[in-house]
Amino acid sequence: MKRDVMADRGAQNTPTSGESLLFLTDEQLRRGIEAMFFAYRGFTADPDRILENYAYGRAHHRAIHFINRSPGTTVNNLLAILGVTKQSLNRVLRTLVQDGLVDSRVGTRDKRERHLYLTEAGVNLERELSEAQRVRMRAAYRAAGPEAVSGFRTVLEQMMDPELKHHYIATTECTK
Amino acid sequence: MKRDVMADRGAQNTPTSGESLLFLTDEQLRRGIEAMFFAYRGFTADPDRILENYAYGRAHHRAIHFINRSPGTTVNNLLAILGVTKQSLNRVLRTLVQDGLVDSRVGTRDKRERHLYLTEAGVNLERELSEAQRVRMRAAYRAAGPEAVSGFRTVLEQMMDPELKHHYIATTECTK
DNA sequence: AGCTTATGTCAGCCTTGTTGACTTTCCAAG
DNA sequence: CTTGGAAAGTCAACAAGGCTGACATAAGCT
Repeated sequence: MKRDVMADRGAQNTPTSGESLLFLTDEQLRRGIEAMFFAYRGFTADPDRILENYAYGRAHHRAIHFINRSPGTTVNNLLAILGVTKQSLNRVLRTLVQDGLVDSRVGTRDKRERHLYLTEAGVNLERELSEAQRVRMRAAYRAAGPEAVSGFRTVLEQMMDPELKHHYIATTECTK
Repeated sequence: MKRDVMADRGAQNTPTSGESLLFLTDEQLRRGIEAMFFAYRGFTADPDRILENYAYGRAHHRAIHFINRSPGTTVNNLLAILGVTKQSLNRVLRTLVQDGLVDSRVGTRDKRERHLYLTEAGVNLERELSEAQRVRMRAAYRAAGPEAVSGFRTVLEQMMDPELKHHYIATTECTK
């Protein structure tokens, strides 16, 4: 029983590697998997607490974040980034517009499109949320140091789905 | 108002640092935040696809993972790790026991406790799920290299809630 | 004997995801 | 100019998986 597990642990290192790839053992990978799990919990904990006061959820936070990141983005663009259905996103956007946090303006060039902007109230909530998140991220970065941060981002980028990666990359590459 | 944002961006580097803390700019932090968002999506994508075939969700995956990690764990211990209510966990465990993936045995020392074990079928599903996740993690690790992996784990550990961190640490420290 | 703990369960609610069907608006190609 | 299709919005229904509150049972502890 227990020995099966240990057998797995011992057999995963294919003979292709000598011993320089100890960081690729199944045990190391499992540690990484759990690190992602626990860290993501911490990562979302602060915004979640704040959102409770506004009767909003993570879905609202995501919308607010990406509208703030690229003001004037269209609904379709947001759909591609968030990877949810338009019905799901629309429900969130509707409440945000109703509550006066998001401004939805009909496109000038293509009037079918709606361009999304944060209102002043929206900007305020975005700042409250992202500042809480930045506080934690800043503490983690500071404690870990620049080299660790570089490695952190490198691994995370490798973990992204290639089709979704450009949403992350595009942020600083092309201002467009 | 808008100037506050710019003021923030400019002022976030406290004078305590000269210029060695460029990795702590708000822009760098935002990149880190989005990296977490997109990477977590990739991180869960493969298991999610597999779970659809079994009509299970992420909640089942989490339970299976941690029961596999520490066989014989109690319900209360699992509750502490997962951070959900017992009703929520119980709903998941019930289906897993009914479906013959998890074995729930009354404790010998304390008969109030239930000790949880994966059945053979449970082990098989766990392996299918974790192998998919390991494939992605392994690829990311391999592409990023050992130093990056070290930094990755360091930052993630810093990001965890201190009260939850021991669930991660305890994994390899004490076999108990 | 009585309090506490561990677990399970029922009922109901919320958020956030899904699908399917339908409408309106409007660009663009025939 | 008309029509096809894309973009967006809406309604309805449903499911997963969180939550709370209340309650039951069994078992350990004092």
